Amino acid sequence: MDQLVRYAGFGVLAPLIGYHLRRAHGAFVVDFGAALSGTGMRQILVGILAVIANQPGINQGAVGRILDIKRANMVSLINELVDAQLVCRLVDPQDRRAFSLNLTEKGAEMLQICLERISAHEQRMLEGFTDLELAQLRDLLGRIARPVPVED
Amino acid sequence: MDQLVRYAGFGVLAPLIGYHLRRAHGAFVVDFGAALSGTGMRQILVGILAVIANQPGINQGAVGRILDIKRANMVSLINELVDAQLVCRLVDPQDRRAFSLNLTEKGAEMLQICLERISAHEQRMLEGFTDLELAQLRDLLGRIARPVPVED
DNA sequence: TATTGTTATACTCTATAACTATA
DNA sequence: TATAGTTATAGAGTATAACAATA
Repeated sequence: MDQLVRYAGFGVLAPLIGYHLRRAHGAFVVDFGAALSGTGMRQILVGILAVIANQPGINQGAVGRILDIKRANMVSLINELVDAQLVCRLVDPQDRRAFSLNLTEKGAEMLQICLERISAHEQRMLEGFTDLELAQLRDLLGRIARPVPVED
Repeated sequence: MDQLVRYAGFGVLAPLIGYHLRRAHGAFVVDFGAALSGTGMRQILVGILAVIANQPGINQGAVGRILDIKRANMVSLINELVDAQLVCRLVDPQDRRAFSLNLTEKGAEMLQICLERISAHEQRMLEGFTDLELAQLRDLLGRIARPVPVED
């Protein structure tokens, strides 16, 4: 399907960034799911593993704020990861309300596997893009911010 | 929040286009909802109105294929638009299985109102972007395709 | 036999409000 | 009183399968 055909159906939507964002995002989500099939992981879970890998000992609320996930929704996500033995959750001795999160060895391996699959998925989705175009796209998307950051 | 702070939390995710796409899309969705509040419209409904405006007489299935919406999910969406008297639905005399869809006068007005609000929303979300950057972003996003198009 | 629209259903993601325990 | 985590719940969005009417 070329540009012209893809644009043909929705005239007034074509100039809207939001529309292209929605389509592109949907395309990514579908292929991302396929890329991770069999691992039991999903986009949001990989995000959580990545944040914990980057900040060992971080607590649930902080992970949620970084990834725009509400506290209430973090609970079952972290439960999933703990049940799958990918994350270990310990009461933080400094603040006994909070849990300190760390990757298990299995969790670190799973993150590695997922990142490899995701890398292949990205190459598939962005086949015709030059390195410059990829850098531009990352930069342009990175400059789009939430109007109001997640509070709770 | 500057680039550095926003990148701080998720090290390995930062190079991934899919991650930036997810964040940017989420930000757009939130502000889009706010932009349309009070109209009773949602992103997907505006998309449907826009496609019908662009191809008067089009049927449900064709709208769904253009917007990647499954046939089964089109039913209640079109019902909503018909109930709100924004779309009129007539049996197509050429193919009596199908419905021919057209905007009502009220539907055309609603689309116009929504497009104006969406335009303001886009300007808000993309405040620091130059025209060149917007064109680049549209082009780059437009080149991302669904790996397998929606069949059913 | 294929296609248009329909119904029923289920799963994921996201959102809010009210609760508990600690600080 | 504020914060970390929890529970319950509800609304979107999206997915599949099976069905009726028409081509």
